[in-house]
Amino acid sequence: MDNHNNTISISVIKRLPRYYRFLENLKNNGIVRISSKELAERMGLTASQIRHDFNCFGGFGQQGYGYNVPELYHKIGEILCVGQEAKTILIGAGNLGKAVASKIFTRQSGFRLTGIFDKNEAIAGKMIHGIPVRHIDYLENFCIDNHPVCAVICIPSNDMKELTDLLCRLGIQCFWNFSNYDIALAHPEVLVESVHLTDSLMTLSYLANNRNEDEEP
Amino acid sequence: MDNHNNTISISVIKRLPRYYRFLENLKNNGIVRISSKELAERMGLTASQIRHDFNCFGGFGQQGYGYNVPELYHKIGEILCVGQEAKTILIGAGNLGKAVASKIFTRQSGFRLTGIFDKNEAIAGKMIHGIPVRHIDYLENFCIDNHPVCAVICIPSNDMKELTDLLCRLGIQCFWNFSNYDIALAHPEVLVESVHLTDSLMTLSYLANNRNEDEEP
DNA sequence: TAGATTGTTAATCGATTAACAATC
DNA sequence: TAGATTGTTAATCGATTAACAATC
Repeated sequence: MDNHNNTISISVIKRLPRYYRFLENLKNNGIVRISSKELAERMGLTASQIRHDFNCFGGFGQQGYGYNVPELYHKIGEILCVGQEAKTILIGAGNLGKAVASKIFTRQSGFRLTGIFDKNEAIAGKMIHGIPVRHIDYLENFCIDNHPVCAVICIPSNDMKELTDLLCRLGIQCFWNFSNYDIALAHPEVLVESVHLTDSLMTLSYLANNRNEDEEP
Repeated sequence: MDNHNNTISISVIKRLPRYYRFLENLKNNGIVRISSKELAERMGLTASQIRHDFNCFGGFGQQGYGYNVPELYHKIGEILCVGQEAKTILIGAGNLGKAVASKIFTRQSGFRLTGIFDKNEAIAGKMIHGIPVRHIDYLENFCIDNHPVCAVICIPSNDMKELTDLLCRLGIQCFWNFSNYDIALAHPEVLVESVHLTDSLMTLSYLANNRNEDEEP
């Protein structure tokens, strides 16, 4: 019955948030029931993959009927632990930091922003989403007092080695990394999810300049 | 000899920008020569994969020697078309838009930012990296006059359907998409590279909350 | 020349898709 | 019951790794 949970690959996990978004949308449109076939059409996937993916986590559907949208939405939310409020700090309160803060600040993101730090004296004291920006010098004491577990990195790569060494020493266990510094190579013991904006843009550059060749047989 | 260029998969392409960054770093540190073995150690990959990847594009190395760093850096830059200056417009000049603009504005990104648009009247006329923010009402005429080929989307998903229909009609051929609207589903004829920030954060949430199970045999 | 390291093919591994029995 | 659709296994496809001959 419950031989699930033993084959969850990273590729499946990376698809879960997209399922979650699509199901939220269906739910908001009052759709209660959906088959893997119809969901596949809407998402541009195969029905087979959808059933395979969902089945990693348990029997979410019902033969002859399909899937109950609100229930499936809820279940995937649970799998993603969106209800968690992991204590999170943000390093770097520039444009990127502010943009990213609003994503973390959303309810049901799985994280709760508790501190914001920047090395720029001029913005220390300003408020972002009701949280004061502190000077980076206060980072160590803040962590000792508040025990955040996740750090969001929105600064350039230059000073990253010292900063990550410090953060790991202070008990940070996972990183949402927007810098190009390779945290995972230096600290294999922590969890790192990186968003490499320039890499994404360069991939687009390659693809944009090689569209014709790609279409040949 | 040149039976290359026939097996370039998307997974290889997605690794190229990271190679490019690592090689730039090596070059800046005055390193002229590197073997696949040493590069593999530095990047956390296998030597086999590195040779396989580079070989998709041609014989970049030399048996018994390895790879010439500045040369390989240059070659990968060419493959990624970093020297191109594809005319690009930015839609949405909030924090995210401003952060992203600075990435596009970098020399050698493959793109050149020529116009910025926002629906907020208050910020129309302000300058970002020397480019004036225009009200979104001027988008259509701007495109007719200037023929941008790429659009960067930094607005919420709400009004995306009309906007992307318009942009595609005006000749936009590729999108760097930060919204959750699924451009590729609606317009399969254009190229879309999406950065889904909330998806990335949710993936981190899953992984952060399932670290112990993952380590079991 | 001997040693090193690539280029390239073959073997392995993993992910996706197809098929169909189970069952609602 | 008959029809629909899942859960699940097997087949296929693609990507990574291993191996080694080619060659600098």
